[in-house]
Amino acid sequence: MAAEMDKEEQLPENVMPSISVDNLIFAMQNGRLKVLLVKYKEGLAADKWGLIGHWVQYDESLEEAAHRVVTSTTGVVNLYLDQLGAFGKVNRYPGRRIITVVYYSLVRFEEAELQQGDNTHEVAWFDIREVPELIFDHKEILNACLEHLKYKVRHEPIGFSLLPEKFTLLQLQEIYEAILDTKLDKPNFRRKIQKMNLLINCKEKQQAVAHRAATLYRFDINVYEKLKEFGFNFEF
Amino acid sequence: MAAEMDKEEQLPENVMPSISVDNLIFAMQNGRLKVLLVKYKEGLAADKWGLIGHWVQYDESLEEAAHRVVTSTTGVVNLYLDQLGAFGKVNRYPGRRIITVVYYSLVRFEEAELQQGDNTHEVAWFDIREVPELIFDHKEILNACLEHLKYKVRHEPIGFSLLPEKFTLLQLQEIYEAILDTKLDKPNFRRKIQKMNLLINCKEKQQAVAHRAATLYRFDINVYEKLKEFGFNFEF
DNA sequence: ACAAAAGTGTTACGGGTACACCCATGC
DNA sequence: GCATGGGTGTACCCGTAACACTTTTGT
Repeated sequence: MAAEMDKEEQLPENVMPSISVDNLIFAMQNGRLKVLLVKYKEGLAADKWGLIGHWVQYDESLEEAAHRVVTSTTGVVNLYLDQLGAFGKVNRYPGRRIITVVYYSLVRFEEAELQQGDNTHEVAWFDIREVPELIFDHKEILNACLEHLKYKVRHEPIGFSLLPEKFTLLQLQEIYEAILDTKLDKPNFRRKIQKMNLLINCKEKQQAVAHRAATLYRFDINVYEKLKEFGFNFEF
Repeated sequence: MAAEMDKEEQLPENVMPSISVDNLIFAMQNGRLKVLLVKYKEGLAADKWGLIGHWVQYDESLEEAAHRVVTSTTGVVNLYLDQLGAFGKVNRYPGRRIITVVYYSLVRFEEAELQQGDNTHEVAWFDIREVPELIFDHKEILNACLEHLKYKVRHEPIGFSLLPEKFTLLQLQEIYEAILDTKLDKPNFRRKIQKMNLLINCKEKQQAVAHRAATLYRFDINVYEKLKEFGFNFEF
């Protein structure tokens, strides 16, 4: 929620008055799924953690608004972005009726350079199992999104958006384990992924790891597009 | 889209100014999936077919608004209702910026008694493969919803919301065929459904049909609730 | 040597698929 | 008798699950 105003609300000139966009930005770090939260400076949400919200300008679509927020907060331009849905309980935002449209995005952790917004004084990644108390209905929104991600990750090859260009099969497996909140069998996982013909062997190995070096892979973007179009089955 | 005004817009007193709720109402008739459309009396959508839209009152949630619209149009109170998402391109509604939140619902055809709204002069069911030209971005919305239904029907037992209390297995199969837009193998379908323990044999037969009378079934609502909670797999 | 992760092989089970086939009813 | 849909049986295939096992690298 864009909740950066005090009670005498000062809306910017060119934004819609009763609609906000909230963003859930996810990334993988050390095998853990993280979500980006901000602490607001002032207003009803002052000094509390929440999702990254903003108002919608009259000259941008909802999706463009969401994209703008993600880019301005993380610097990332190449990302997966999708809508979770609209949240519109009567009293979800205290004192005023605001509908929020929620988007979630998946970014590569290494590419993200966190930037303070005008209305926030902290931005940080949180392990999804260790999020603090959140403002308004943001916890509910986060939970809905985590559920949705489970659903989504089985039907579209979106997990890849969280990985660097070259990655190991274990890294990929960890994403599925984190999102599905389960442990997967390594041999079976490898075979399943390989059979999709989605990965290209880089013919390179990891460097300087304290164990046998793993092969690095990257995606075959063509196959990726086809899978998105014709379906994808990733049930475990 | 609630598009029932002329250019000198006359919004009711207690509604949000730039948000509407649009509804996709589905039902099964004679083995065909139908969607409910209305023809508007006046305004930008005058004399054209579109989804059933309305404004959102300040004292009702988005879902309550959607529910109100469905009930006032069809008289149905017992229904499946879910959000499809928000649509918010800049020029989706001509002349003014309006975000619409779209809900879809599944009703029993026999229970629906269509009622004219204040702003419409026709309400009718259309076969989903034979929809006329629609106003604004409503065709896009319909297509998105049909896609979403395919997705949904495999993971939650929602197909049943389209059936009368007592139904035959063929009726159920026709729903899946219509939504998934495919032909299914009868013997396999029967076994798959039966094994879910979702159906209770009514120990009754169809009456007066020109072939061997089929057994009538109804749902086991308890199992239904459990499947909703713990997952449901209906891949074909 | 040991830990840690990469990677391969094998087997059993169950579900999905594709049919063939018989049954009941009305015209 | 024939068309229409109801309903059962079966055999094959393939994906999944479970788990044992070998390989490579760093400390």
